Amino acid sequence: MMKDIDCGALRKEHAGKVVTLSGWVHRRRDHGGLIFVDLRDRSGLVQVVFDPDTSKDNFVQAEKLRSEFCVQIKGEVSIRPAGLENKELATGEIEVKAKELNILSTSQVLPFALDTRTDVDENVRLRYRYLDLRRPELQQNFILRHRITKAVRDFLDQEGFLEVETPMLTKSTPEGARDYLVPSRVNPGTFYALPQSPQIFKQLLMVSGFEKYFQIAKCFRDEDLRKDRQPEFTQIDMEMSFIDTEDIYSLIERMFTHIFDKVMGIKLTTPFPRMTYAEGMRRFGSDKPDTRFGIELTDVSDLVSNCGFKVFADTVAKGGEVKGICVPGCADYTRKQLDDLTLLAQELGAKGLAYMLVKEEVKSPIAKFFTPEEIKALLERMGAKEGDLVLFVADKPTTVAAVLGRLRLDFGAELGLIPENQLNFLWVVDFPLLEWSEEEKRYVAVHHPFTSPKDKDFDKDPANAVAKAYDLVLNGVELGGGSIRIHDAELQAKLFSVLGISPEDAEDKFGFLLKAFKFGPPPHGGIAFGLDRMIWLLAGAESIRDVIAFPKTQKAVCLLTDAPSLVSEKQLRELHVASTVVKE
RNA sequence: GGAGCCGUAGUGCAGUCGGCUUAACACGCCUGCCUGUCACGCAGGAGAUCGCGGGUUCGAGCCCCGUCGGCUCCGCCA
Repeated sequence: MMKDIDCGALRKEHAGKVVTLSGWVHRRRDHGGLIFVDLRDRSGLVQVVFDPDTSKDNFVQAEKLRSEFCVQIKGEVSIRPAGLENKELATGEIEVKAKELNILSTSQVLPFALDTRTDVDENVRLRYRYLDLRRPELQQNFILRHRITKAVRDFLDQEGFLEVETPMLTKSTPEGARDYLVPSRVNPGTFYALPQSPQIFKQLLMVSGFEKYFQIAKCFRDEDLRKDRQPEFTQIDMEMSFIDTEDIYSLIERMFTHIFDKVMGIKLTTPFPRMTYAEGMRRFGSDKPDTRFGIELTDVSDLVSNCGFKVFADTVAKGGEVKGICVPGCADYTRKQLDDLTLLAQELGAKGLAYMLVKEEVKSPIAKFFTPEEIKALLERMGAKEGDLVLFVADKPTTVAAVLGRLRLDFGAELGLIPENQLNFLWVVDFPLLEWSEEEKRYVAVHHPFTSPKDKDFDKDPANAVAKAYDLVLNGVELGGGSIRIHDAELQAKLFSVLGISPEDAEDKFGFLLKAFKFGPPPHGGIAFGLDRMIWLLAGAESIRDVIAFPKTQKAVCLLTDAPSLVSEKQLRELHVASTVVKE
């Protein structure tokens, strides 16, 4: 090794020792007659002093040092003179008096500074990702990621889980996200798909009798990106036989207890609270409610069903609902602010947004449509007091939830109502099995088409069928979800039929799974967690890109390598693929 | 597929009202000075096709149209 100790590990106890360090020149302070260098390696920083009295040759060499030169330094650890300690630095009580300097490699001037003082354009950061990743705060994210992944492996190993790899080149499946496709050279005209998740394989492993499976699995979905979504991402994927929902809840609660204890020394309280999907939508307008603060949705449909305000009354008459949120202390909102809120509501699908500014009197464009008694009843129901702002949306339940759920989150953040250091885990349970797709004019699976209904006779009332599906939510972020699967070929066939998948299609797409289920499949179920999202949340990172070493932009481009890129005609010919894009 | 915001030295930004000159400032960089700094200091210097293309105008970093890229959001993401 070209170093015998890490920079960040040096302490008073090492005083007098001669050590060899290797790292990068983090900063250089040249006083002419004395040069200070902050030497950085993964462990941290230590101050190195070059003094011509110690070695004239070294000193001359040290004058050449620049930012990010990679160097090896041999020197004596010494206690800093009194009054010259640096409390900001873990190694601030000591410094290293350089005896030998070996410049391992030089560096061009960096395209951007590695400090945190300035937010460098992400474009530039991603193009020079290897430099970006030198920044200690980014490295911390990856150290956290490593430790969490290790804690997961240790825990699941101890619980008797087997880590099994499943194929990356697999079969395209209908339902779900768009697939990334890989053309087959050997089989002209056919394509593999990269897995959206190892779903079917892990179920097959249950048929194989593995009983407890897990995998830290790469997954791929060709959908548009968000700040918490990348085209390729990692899941902690698991599946178990001979279990039901309670077994999953308990296992996962123990797993998170283990992770938080081992990695962060935080003791979690279990069991985690549970909430049905229906309740989440009703109270928070979300299937992943952030329960750390209030501003819950309140239904006032019954109070306005006969009121003079046609928009409200008609909505209720047509089977819609009128709900509101009470925003504390915002009665002084300006016309502009209210207009912006209305605009946001409209972008989310609402026709409008009604408001009441609760001052000595209620100021509202719709006040004139209500009797004083009705207004009093509304405010009372909303729990509004003087100084509050009350917002109403009248629409179909999904729109009301979308708009008020979003406004609630925005206000929570803007008004600082969200306690930063609170960890609110929440099981969201009893998801609907199916939802009607207007686009496809058929039912589609809310979770996936292998999810077990709670009731075998779900087909009698598909719209209201409840699934044995669950999500784990932390502070309003969906960490992961899963379900108990169907292990009965007949029940599976029935679900396919309700989904409008013909027996022929089912045979073509999932025939192998249906066949496998004819050979004594065990009852089974599982869950998968988005590892990147988990680290993102726990690291408090700005974007999910900050916990992925080489992430892609919103257009799914890797700015470092310039992927995706054109390939040669020869490659395309070999793959029996022709591009339909017309060249310039 | 749609909406919004952004794009000016290596980096972060000012310039927003079309005409203040040589496009300002800070950090970084280069040169010189400096033996106790730690975001070292001091003096000087270099560095900008104002993302790209077109248009309006006597005149465009600034206005208009298009385009490319980045970010955020909606749709999408079983």
